[in-house]
Amino acid sequence: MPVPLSARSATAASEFSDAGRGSAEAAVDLSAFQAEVVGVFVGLGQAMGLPKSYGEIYGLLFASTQPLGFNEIQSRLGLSKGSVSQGLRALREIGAVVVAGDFPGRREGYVAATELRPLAAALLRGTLEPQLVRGSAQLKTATGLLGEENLPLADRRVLARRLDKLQGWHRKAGGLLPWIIKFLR
Amino acid sequence: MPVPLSARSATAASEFSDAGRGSAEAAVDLSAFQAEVVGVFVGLGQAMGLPKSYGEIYGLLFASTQPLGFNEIQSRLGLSKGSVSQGLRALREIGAVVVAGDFPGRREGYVAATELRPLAAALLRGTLEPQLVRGSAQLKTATGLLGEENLPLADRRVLARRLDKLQGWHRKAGGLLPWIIKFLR
DNA sequence: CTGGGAGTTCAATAAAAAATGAACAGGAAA
DNA sequence: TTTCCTGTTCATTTTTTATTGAACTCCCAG
Repeated sequence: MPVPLSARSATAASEFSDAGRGSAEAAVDLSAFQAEVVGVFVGLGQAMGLPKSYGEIYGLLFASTQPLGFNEIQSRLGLSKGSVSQGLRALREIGAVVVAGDFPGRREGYVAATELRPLAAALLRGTLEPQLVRGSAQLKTATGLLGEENLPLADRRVLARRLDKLQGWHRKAGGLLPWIIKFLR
Repeated sequence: MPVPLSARSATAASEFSDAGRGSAEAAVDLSAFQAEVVGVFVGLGQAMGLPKSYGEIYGLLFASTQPLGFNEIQSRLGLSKGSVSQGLRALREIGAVVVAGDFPGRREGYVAATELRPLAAALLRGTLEPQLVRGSAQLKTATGLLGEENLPLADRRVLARRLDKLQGWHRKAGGLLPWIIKFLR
């Protein structure tokens, strides 16, 4: 079967429950609204192969009007420091999250970039594009190898045509990307 | 580092160079040409979240002019019967592989469907579309929940606008799919 | 029928990916 | 400088996903 996906039901949320645990247990300090939005982004993220925690972090920020600090993110989502740190870094790298204002101490506040277009662009660039590039190179190699193969002419012809078609597809898909990105305004 | 996602190195799976990994006695029954084509499809498949074995099977068939039997597929790729069986089934379900002619006994021959368009369509339908549908439903729920949330008016406004934008994005992406599929001729 | 091989199923296992948390930088305030 | 606190790194653990293989089903040949 194709890509599986966990069906998340939005669990309700109690406002302030276990804020002080040594290590959080999947705790949810989220409002029902926030939980639902987080669910949306977890799903979207998984569809693009991103870890669940990334989707959670982005979703929480997306559902917040104020900048959130590292701690707040961690405790509300019940994630480990490591996950939050890595998640924030990755999200900042693709421009999905942005630093917005300093808190006292060495702390910073984070905000979701809600402009979807550059975000989609970055994701596609990071996932599809590399594969297209790699694939094109491999196809060129394969075309070369086909020449060295000792095959009946008819077979060679058939295979050469298949490779051509695939190459065309790659080219087209490559050309399509910028267009798609532009379309998602 | 960057966005994770499956980015297998898939470097030229040269013929005999894989004396490494203890696991699979992987596929050494392939010509250099076949190995390279298999690599292309393993990569493409992984980019869409398909198991490696699916890509291998499809790739092998794509690189063959004759129908291949179950056994041939299994032994050339060095996969288990189970993997081949499941892989073939999934590939047939999305129309990527087709039964082509019977061999003696209970055996059948398999061929790759080389028409890329319906194939891409099936894959997108199976992966992105369900997520878009689910996401839309969740967004509707979220919009409802936002109403019940006790928030300053300004905040509620901001969030409502964000949800709207996201919903628009979903709609647009949904509308885009058929178009993309049509474009990949 | 019935014997045997082709392919399927699915619980068990292995492999891959993500999350965790303890050790570690490094800055700010004192 | 020293202390304290925030966030990072990365080896380890947990979770998820893919693969295997043995038990099974089914069908054709004999």
